[in-house]
Amino acid sequence: MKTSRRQSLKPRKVPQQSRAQQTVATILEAAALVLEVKGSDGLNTNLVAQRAGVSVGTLYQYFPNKDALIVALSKREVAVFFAEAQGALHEPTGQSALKHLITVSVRQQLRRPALARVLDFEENRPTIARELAKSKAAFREVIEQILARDDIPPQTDMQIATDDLVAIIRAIVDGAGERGESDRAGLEARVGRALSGYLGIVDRQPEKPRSRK
Amino acid sequence: MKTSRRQSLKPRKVPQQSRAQQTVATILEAAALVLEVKGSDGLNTNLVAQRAGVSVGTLYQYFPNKDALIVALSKREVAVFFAEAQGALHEPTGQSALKHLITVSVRQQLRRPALARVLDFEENRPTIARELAKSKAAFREVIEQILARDDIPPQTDMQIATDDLVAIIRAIVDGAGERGESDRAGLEARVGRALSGYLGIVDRQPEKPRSRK
Amino acid sequence: MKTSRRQSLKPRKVPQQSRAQQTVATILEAAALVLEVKGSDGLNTNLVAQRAGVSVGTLYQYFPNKDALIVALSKREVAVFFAEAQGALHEPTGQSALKHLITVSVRQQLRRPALARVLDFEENRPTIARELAKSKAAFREVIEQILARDDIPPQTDMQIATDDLVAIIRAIVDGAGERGESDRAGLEARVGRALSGYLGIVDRQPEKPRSRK
Amino acid sequence: MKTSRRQSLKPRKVPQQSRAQQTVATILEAAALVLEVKGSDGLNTNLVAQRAGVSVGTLYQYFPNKDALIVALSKREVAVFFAEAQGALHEPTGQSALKHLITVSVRQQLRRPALARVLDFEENRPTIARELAKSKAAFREVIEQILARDDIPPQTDMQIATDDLVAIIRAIVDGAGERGESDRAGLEARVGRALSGYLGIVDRQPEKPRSRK
DNA sequence: TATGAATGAGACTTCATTCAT
DNA sequence: CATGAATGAAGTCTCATTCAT
Repeated sequence: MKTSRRQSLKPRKVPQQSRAQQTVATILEAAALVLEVKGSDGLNTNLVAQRAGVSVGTLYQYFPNKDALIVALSKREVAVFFAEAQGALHEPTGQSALKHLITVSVRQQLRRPALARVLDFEENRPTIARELAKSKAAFREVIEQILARDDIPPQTDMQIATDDLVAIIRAIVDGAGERGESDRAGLEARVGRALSGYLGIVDRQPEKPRSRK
Repeated sequence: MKTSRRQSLKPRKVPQQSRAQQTVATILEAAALVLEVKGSDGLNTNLVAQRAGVSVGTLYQYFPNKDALIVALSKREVAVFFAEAQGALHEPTGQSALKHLITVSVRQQLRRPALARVLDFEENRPTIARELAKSKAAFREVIEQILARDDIPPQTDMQIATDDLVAIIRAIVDGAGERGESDRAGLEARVGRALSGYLGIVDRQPEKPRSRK
Repeated sequence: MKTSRRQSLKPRKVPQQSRAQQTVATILEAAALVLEVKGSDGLNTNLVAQRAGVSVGTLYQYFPNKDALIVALSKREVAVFFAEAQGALHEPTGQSALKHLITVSVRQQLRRPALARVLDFEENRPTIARELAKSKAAFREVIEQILARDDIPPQTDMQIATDDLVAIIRAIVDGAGERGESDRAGLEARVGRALSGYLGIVDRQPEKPRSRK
Repeated sequence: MKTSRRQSLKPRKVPQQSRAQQTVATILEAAALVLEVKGSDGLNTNLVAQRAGVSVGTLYQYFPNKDALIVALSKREVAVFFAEAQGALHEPTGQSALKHLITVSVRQQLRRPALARVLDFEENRPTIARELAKSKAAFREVIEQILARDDIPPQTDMQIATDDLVAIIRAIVDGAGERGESDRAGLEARVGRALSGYLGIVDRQPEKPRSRK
């Protein structure tokens, strides 16, 4: 079977002993590694198990199927990301919040660029997307709040603007990852320009205070 | 065998009789259809052959392996795109050329959004990417020429700017395709803003002549 | 996966070349053999393929899954049975028709007793039963016609009587098969007595009306 | 390993503390439940343990392997049955004893029809059959004693007659169970007719000698 | 003894590719 | 050249059973 039967993609059992928790973490990390090294196509449960140093059976004890592995991995990443991104809400202005968001995004995406790229792709597969909807929604919530600030021009369609924002960030940063760039500052600047342009933010450092309407 | 052995991904023989050309086209279109409907995972040589109304054997007569199918498909799309994009070079200014490029990109991507998205992904797989390098280079050439125009601020790294441009366009338009958007004008505008911002192009139509330094 | 996803259990493709038809027959016979020797639990697609001297792939070319194999096998048996059983309809009386039916049943069941027993069981599994419903209905039709004859006492519930008849025949003959009996005549007599009793048929050959104490 | 290595199928230890006995009973009942709901294929030691609210380890503490579970279950059922069936021996005549036996059988089989059917099947698997031989023998003993009574026509082969009797009863009652019948009296009558016919018992209560048309 | 984590053989199924006709 | 039958490696997943705690 190519793809798993429609099943809960949620973890199959909650590990109760600490040994098990460790196992789950190990498996997840092994999956991440495999994805990084071999890409989506190279991901296979036997390999993951082997890399994790456990048997396939063990893997399936915690993940009902292959997709559940990806879902769990994505959630793991999103969780970290989300936590960091929330910091943006404490920024004084929309623009600084945006900057914060960019910084965080870039950092996140460059931490493990290959993994990030692969997950970006996997997350678009319907099966996975469905499962991640909630996590993603929370994340978008943050962005919407940023876009609602006074110093950000109002957007015609909030939903779309949010999507576009995320897409642009990813596009540029994924590309950088692929190229092996590591100049975080330059990267942030580029993303910043694109987003500012998109949102209609002019003059990040207004030389002359009265230029604003 | 799951994945093809490294082999030439070029069409196995250049069909010279028109019947053969027709066959190739049919197969390619069948592949496109399958990709659109079932995504990357659903692509399968037997299925493509069936949908094309030929036998697998025939398919392999023209394509040495599955990847060659994707490569050919990508080239087909890139070729169309490239032809249209070249029109940009005749535009008087860099900005109008950019606009042209955007229009063309959006049109191209929205013609068959699902296919475009899938191909975008496939094209990133190393095996495929290698094969497409040349076609892509030609395309990038066009963009670089646009960016070199006077009315476009000079970019630190041409190569990167080009990549980013393409990435941004794709990101936004793919998203639109996924959402099922069809407002081409609005979409072009959004892309335009992002690119302008990225490139540092200011104020395309300055409402008030004196607000600017 | 233990049991196959709900899928058509019908043959996957109709073999078009005679080579393929031969293959299908070979596979089916191999399956029969395996069932006879190893029972339901021992049936496994790899083994069947191996015994048939083909690859698993070939098996799956014609049978979408394991159950389809059983269904096909059952249909094969039922078809033969049905053809023979229909002869009963030409019998002059209900009782002779019944006798015919018994003869045929016994012969059928004793031809390959082990196979018959295993199939009897498999046919009760819902997945299989559903698929066989039609074939079975035709068969029951025959029995109902027999039971409707004048010389057979009317039954309260035709449907139930039919089921019971079939069940009794099977029960006795399967047991005989298990024991390795081969005395067809004796077996038929036993079945005949049970059925006559069940149906309320008295005195098959009343020699002398007062001969009974 | 799919199937258990040949091992003693007897309960691993005879539980002597009542807590242990309780555990065994719980496990057994869980197994019965699973069999009823999911059939033979659905039986699985992990599931049984879970349903029983104990760990697999515990299950294996009392049952050396999966088959032992089935054997124990069968024995449990047979024991009850046997006890009730023995009542038949106190009946004055063979025919009334037979009637008793039928009543008991029907009741037994209809108590948990699904379970009864599944067990009937399982009991035929060689591994299980071997283990149950003794229990079954005792049961058959009872039947043979009934058949030996004066008012039952002598049977050619006692052994076979016994088997056939049991088989007929089961066949009819299992069918009834499958259909969801609950008319115990009607069912008993049907079984009675079949058995009488089989055994050659005539005219149970000849009401009026000339009642036949 | 109980627990439940871990094991791994083995079953099912798919699909890229080859090859006889 | 076309056909479509055949191949079989490889991947997914299950479950009986063992074993460390």
